[in-house]
Amino acid sequence: MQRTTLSSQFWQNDGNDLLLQVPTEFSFTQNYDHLSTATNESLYTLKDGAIYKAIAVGNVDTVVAITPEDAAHLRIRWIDEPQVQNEMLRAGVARYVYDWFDLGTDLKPFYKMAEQDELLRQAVASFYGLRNMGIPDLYEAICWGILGQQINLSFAYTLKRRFVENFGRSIQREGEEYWLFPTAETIAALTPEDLSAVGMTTVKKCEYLVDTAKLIASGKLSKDQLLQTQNVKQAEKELVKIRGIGPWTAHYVLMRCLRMPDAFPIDDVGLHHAIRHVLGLDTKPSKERILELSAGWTAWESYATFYLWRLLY
DNA sequence: TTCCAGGTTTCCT
DNA sequence: AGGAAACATGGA
Repeated sequence: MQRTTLSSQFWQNDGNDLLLQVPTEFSFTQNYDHLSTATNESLYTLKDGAIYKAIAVGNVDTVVAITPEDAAHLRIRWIDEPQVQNEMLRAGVARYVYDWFDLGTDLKPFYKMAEQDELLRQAVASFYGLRNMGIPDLYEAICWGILGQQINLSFAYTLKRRFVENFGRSIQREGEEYWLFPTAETIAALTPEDLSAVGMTTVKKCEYLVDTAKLIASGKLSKDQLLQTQNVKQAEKELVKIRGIGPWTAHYVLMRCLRMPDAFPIDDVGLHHAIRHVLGLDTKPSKERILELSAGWTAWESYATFYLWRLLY
């Protein structure tokens, strides 16, 4: 897996703010617009062109606003914290945003490939500069996958909000409340019955959320462990051992959290709809057809999927 | 009312 | 290995 090494130069202080370098193939507007398509999102707020988000770094919870600075930088401003002198916190926030926006991936090869691809041509032209906005926290990524199984996306956001507001923590800043996703440690201490207030579609999902929380809290499952696997196939094999995680959720997590470029949730119904839409089909494409159509996406399956999803909003 | 939704498990041949 | 049924709520 080729990833740009995170140099210590990728961010700098500007007074109390941070300036974060972004690659050439980056559009703040495209990413902001993508975030705005989420219905009933509980983990960030969009207001007047800025992205507000609570971020946990170690034991510290903090809230920042992210805005475009110039073609090569983002500005990260703290909310209600005029003097942030904790260097670990500053670096941690910079690292989180870098990861969230997937700033380490060079999209030039993807765009070059996509221009020749009948499925992707339209999407990359429409959304140039859009990044695979990720889910850096492993437990959050797995929960979001499990919550979203076999239900419509709008209801999935409702379930996430209930889960977050029942079991997460919140910070008050300038009269607003900002929520952080529940930690694996918090949920590991609960029983499936404790999660009943969330109103999950199946009782099993509550078990899955508690079981995976225990795996992560105990150190038996981690991003490091998954990154040490040889390839996507091996990482998928590790993940589907876990009850509640099938091929779709495994690839979804590898794509949004582990950032594996060739993760490919091929069973995703949204992907099927997007392909049907682009090709003007009457019915959803077969798996065989999708494999044919995606043959040229090698090592870019995750970005191809992300861009096709974007067509649906 | 019926169908489908960012699927997975379990139970069958 | 591969297929069918059960799961279960909410929106169109």
